[in-house]
Amino acid sequence: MRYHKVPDETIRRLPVYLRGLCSFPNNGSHSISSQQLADILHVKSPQVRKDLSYFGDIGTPGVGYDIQKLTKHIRAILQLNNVHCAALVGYGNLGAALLKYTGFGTFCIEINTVFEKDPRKIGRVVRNIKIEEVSKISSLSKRGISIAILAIPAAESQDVTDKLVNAGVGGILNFTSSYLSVPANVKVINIDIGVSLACLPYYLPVGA
Amino acid sequence: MRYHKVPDETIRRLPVYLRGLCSFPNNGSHSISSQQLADILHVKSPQVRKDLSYFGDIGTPGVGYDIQKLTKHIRAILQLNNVHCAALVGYGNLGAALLKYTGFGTFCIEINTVFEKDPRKIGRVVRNIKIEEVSKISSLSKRGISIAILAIPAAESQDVTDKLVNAGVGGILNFTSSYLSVPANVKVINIDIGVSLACLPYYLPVGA
DNA sequence: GGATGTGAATCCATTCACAGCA
DNA sequence: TGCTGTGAATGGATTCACATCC
Repeated sequence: MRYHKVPDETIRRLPVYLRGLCSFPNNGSHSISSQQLADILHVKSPQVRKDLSYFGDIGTPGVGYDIQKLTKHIRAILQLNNVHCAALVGYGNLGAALLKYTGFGTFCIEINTVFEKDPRKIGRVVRNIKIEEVSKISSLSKRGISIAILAIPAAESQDVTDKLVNAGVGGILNFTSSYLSVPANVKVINIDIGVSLACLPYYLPVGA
Repeated sequence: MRYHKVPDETIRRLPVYLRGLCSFPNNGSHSISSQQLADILHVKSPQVRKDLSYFGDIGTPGVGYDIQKLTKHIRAILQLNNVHCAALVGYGNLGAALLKYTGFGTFCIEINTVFEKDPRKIGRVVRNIKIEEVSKISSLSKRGISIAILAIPAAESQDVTDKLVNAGVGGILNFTSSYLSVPANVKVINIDIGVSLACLPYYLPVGA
């Protein structure tokens, strides 16, 4: 394998592969082929092979990928081998739903800290987590938390982002509708629910 | 302008442009340049021009784009000129949050129907909407609803999707973690919160 | 035989550079 | 002069086709 920059799209698919591996029926075989994995996930098999090839020779020609080994390998690439704690900022409708969301556990990510601006919510305990005021964000570095989930109104998003970055946060999942300015070493992933929904009517038959 | 297939990415940016236009400070000028719009949204100006050029000559050389006209034009392209009603399927944590979400109004999309499986929730009225049982999905065509938001467990997603498609739904916003099989004339947009979050640790400094 | 890993080819999207118009 | 609209150039990602290895 030569050096190649790993495409962002490849990284985005790795968690999907991980879920595919988990859901692969244990039929006694220890290995899975790129074709089998591709079929489960509705992608193309060369895609799977190329994605995995960026990280060395993981598979065995003529056989496929050892399921256990591949699972461990992908977790290692994504740094999902040890549990990551994440801070949720904003305990509104969406924030509360995210806190209860069960889809993170598969990936060893756990929300264990919540910040809010509204004084009426501060101090409340939900799921064993005490809601703290936003000014406490600065303590994140001490607590070793480097991932944040932003679920607050757009108006305050850059302000809070600056606080997060100052506290050493390196990854932000942004549910806000605004663009966040961050230094190059901080990664932002945007989920813009409004925009996604607004695209759908375009694809409807005219007049629908 | 010659014929060109409009890239999906262009469509995805149009709602973003729309929001940018709304937030553009009214400084007396009736027009906005591709550069100004690009600056607000942190994209490149040739991108804005190319995106808009797919839909004809909307701007005026030497001047820019008439704000009112451009807004109307984008809304027309996206079919956002008349209000779209959408059905929410799944009134769990996420579903409830989405129902209260205020970010759709900007785009003239309104959730006015809710389906649930859990009998304890059926019949409850939230925000003037009576929660109905999933079997009632078949009535969507009669009600002229062609957009659905899927916020249910993955296991049931394909089943419910089939019901939606049969009821004439043409666009689905899928918060489920599974791939949905749909006919070619139905558009699915996926939001996979777990996967998005699972990507972040990869970008953190090693060991963080 | 059967599957991987990968250069080459293709496809798609972004960016550039500039002709043309107000 | 200033800004749009767009062919051409670039860059990135997917797909193909096949050499290679178990």
